[in-house]
Amino acid sequence: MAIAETGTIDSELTDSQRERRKRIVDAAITLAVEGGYDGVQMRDVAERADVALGTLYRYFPSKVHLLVNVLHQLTGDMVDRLDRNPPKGQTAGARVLDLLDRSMRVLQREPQLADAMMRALMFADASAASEVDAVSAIMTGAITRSMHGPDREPTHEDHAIARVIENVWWAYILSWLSGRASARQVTDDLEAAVRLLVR
Amino acid sequence: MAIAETGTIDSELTDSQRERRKRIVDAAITLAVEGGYDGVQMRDVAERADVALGTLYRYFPSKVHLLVNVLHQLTGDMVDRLDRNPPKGQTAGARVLDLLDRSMRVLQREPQLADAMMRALMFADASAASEVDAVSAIMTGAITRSMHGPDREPTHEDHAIARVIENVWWAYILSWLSGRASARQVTDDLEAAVRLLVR
DNA sequence: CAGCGTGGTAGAACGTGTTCCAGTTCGGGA
DNA sequence: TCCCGAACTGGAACACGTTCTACCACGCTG
Repeated sequence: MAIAETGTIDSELTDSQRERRKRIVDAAITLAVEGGYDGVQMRDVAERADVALGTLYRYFPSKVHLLVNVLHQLTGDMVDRLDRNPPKGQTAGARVLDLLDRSMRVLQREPQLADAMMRALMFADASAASEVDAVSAIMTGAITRSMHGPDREPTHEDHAIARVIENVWWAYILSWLSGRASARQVTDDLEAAVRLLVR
Repeated sequence: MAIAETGTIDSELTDSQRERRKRIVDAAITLAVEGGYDGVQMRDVAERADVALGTLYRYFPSKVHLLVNVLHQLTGDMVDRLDRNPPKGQTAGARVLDLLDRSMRVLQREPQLADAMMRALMFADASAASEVDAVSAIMTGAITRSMHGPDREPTHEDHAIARVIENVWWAYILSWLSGRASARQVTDDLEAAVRLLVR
């Protein structure tokens, strides 16, 4: 999957620039895994990526952009894996739940990283709208595809349902990360929501 | 409606302390109306409220706590008004939509204030979980009450539906505030979501 | 009445996101 | 090959949330 990068088209970058950006993203992920949103400090990212602070800001105009980009990338990777190994289940609801459960497990494996990415996503303002939309589109697409077989064309209603599920998904993930719900509660609540939405 | 305050019970405060807290909240609202989340600067809040910075932090342990408290208070006020003048509509779905439309109009009247409160709500971490829960409970309650008449006891399913609607509500509000959707789109999307959820 | 503790004040200090600056390096065109 | 502009570098500077320090004022208690 080709990921559109912040402001610049991938093909317009030299190899060393692609290298630099990868180092930056990797550094951000490493720090996020260890310390969550607060653990990603721009000076540390720059140092780890072996890049000057100013350069870091040339590639990503803010911490939020950087972390939303990380989310974008990892969401894309995850959905790629899911497409190669599609959600299982007899009914549309079961497949959607399988998708959400697997995604939840991915996040649970690195809760601090999830914290960093989600806080950035939620805090993003208009200047990051397009990146946020991109993440949203990936997720909505995956949900839509899981609802029916890959053959049938999704209806307008399918899309509406998928978008509701997607938003509930983010909301519940956030409530888990901010300590208002356990992981168990989240999966249970998601199951209830999907049951209501996917008849 | 009595609002539980951050950490301290209302009745344990002297009059002058109640006064101070009110001045702080009012100052925060004024600044938020003008400049949104970024416009609420703690030094300015303190100055406007005629209170030392340290005192501000004694009353509200962080900017997020302060703004979530504002949201708590204003949400409570709005729901009080709604309870005195309940949502109209023949069906449960119509009443819920009336509730959400009216709430949306309140937010649209002061979009910058909405921005400040919502960013705080979304950015809140575990230390503000109880305040966030309180806001959530007010909203879920209002939605539940609007679904059936005030007489019938809400079922378990009613609550599940109300919680899904509530989360979709916040998500759509956020997408409006961060410029990813127009107010019109939000009301349309909410209508679609409610139609799906309230049969 | 004296003293004491709580809560208040003014303002310095600190940490981290972001911006700016002066100098250096690098890649592509004359 | 030489030169120019764009990109990069190290580091200072700035803004704002948060914390800390030193001191003051008030109401309660011995």
